[in-house]
Amino acid sequence: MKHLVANLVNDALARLPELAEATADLSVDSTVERTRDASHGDFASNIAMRLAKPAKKNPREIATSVVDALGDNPEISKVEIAGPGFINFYLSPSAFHAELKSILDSGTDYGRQPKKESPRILLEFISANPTGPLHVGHGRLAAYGASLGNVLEAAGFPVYREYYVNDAGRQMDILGTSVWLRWLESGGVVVPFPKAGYRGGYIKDIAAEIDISGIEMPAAEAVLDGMPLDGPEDASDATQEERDANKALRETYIEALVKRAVHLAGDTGFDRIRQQSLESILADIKDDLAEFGVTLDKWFSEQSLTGTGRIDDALAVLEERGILYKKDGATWFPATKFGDEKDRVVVRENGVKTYFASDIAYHFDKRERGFDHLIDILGADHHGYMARVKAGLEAMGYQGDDLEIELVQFVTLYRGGEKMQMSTRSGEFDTLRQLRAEIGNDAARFYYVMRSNDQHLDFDLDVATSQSNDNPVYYIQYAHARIARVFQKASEAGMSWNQDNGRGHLGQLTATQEKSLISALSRYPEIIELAAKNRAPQTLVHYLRDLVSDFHSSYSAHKVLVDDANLRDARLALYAAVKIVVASGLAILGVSAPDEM
RNA sequence: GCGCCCGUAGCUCAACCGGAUAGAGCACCGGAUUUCUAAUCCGGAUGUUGCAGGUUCGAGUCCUGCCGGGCGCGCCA
Repeated sequence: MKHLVANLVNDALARLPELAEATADLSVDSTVERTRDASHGDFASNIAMRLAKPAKKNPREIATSVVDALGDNPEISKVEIAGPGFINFYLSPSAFHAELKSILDSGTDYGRQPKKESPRILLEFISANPTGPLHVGHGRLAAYGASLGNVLEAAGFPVYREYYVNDAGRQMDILGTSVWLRWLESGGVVVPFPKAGYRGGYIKDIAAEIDISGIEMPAAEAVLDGMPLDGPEDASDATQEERDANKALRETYIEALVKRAVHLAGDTGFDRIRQQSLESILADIKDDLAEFGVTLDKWFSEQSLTGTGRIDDALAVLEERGILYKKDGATWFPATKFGDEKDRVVVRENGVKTYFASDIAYHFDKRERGFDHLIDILGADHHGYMARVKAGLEAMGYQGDDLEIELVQFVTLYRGGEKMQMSTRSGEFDTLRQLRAEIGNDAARFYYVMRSNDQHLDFDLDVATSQSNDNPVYYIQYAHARIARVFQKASEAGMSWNQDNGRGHLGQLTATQEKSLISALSRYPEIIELAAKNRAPQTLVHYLRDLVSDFHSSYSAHKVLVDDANLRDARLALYAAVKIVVASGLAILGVSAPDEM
């Protein structure tokens, strides 16, 4: 409906050549907005104020000429000039009724924009390292990414969802070693477990389930012979130097253990342990996400980049262009030339390529696959990567702006008023799976995206569980269930909805609550557009709450199943439309719309 | 120290490229059910939008400085 008004303003401007120059670089659409206050009409345009300076005219004068040029339109019942120069539009009831019919005609396609061919969007999200189950922080990335993907799709963009599986490199060796050690332990071979290893209980489960046949169980002495000591935990009052030193010791110990594991289990044996561990964890992650209603189009394996030499190819391209340079035995990428703070190593002195090298190759690969716009959803701690990955894209011949990074702030879990610690390696984290079991998928999906992604999220489990009836997600779902019930009741009472009759009597929906509700419904397409533009699914959350609040008010004030069939069918038409929009909005958020509660 | 994000009612948060009187929920108080689900509705209070300047017809929103919180600043991933 907003576009309807914007188009009228546009047409009016076309009839005013004296304003043409001033209007040149102004999007008329952006001047039209819903009013906050009903006394300002349904829509307002601030175009007269915006044009005042470039046209060198008084805003109210401009407003007057625009209004005169509008002419008569059946959709508009009244136009007023108010305040410093706002043009207020009052839409006719028939305009709202047409919108209502459009909802009934389109069903859950209502509000969806026509499909666009471009830009093709590649949405990468979660991409949690496959070294353990997803924790509650990943849950936020998953919920935000999934909802954002749905919102973008609803806004017409082609969206491809991808999870980057970091299944190559050192951490996989540490994972394999951790599992190997737990397997030894189960065979009575006890070795001090490395502090830098993965210590979660799931490691033992994996050790118990994987196929270990043909791999020899060594004696403890064989494992420990010549091993350095593990570094101690940091004391709470440790200085930075002590922390660095401890960490170096822990790293040395785990490195040595990895080498020993490879040696004792054999190259192929260790490889089998590592791959099985990876597969086990990945299967768990996939299952977890599927249950959470999060689907991906592709699980992009880092091994597929290293295995096919695509990282080398990318580096070769940079080499050819003379971009890379050598220093201290390492190969550097001059990120500072592309706006980053410092230059970055791509190949270490020991010949091992860095994570950044695969990042360059991966993002290059995304563009090469034909995606025009890349969106990465990352945890807030990754903000340091923005500049360098954009730099990498530019060096590979694309635009830094092809990549958009949406940062998601941290989640803090509270239980019993206590902040909970979350760390994968220490094994004390709370998993997404546990959270879902406690509060349910719907509440979890909803809570995760209720707040702006750039706000910290405090997740209070006590509130989410013990007071779950006050949960806004139920408030919205309840509206859907109530409507479903009304339709059921109608048919039970022999008052089945006659849709055609309802459509013919929408003029009887004259109550204040009903008019507000119709107006709220008509906002839905604008909300989709806005949420997509701002990458802000929470816009939809707030909208649904408002919409449903109008519904509950109307429902309480006016009985639906009245004897007057015309009024009854009209009200049923209104509620059918509400049901459609609520179901559609909840589907975008990944929340179910139950018919019964 | 440098960089990024955040700061709005007692609490948790909204506020559409800057727009009219900054809005919701929770909590608190009072009321509503012989009537389609009371997981509901109706009524009631709350603001120096962290502070100080600046730009503008107009600033929670943009700019500068400061204060407070989070995160990052590796030849880790």
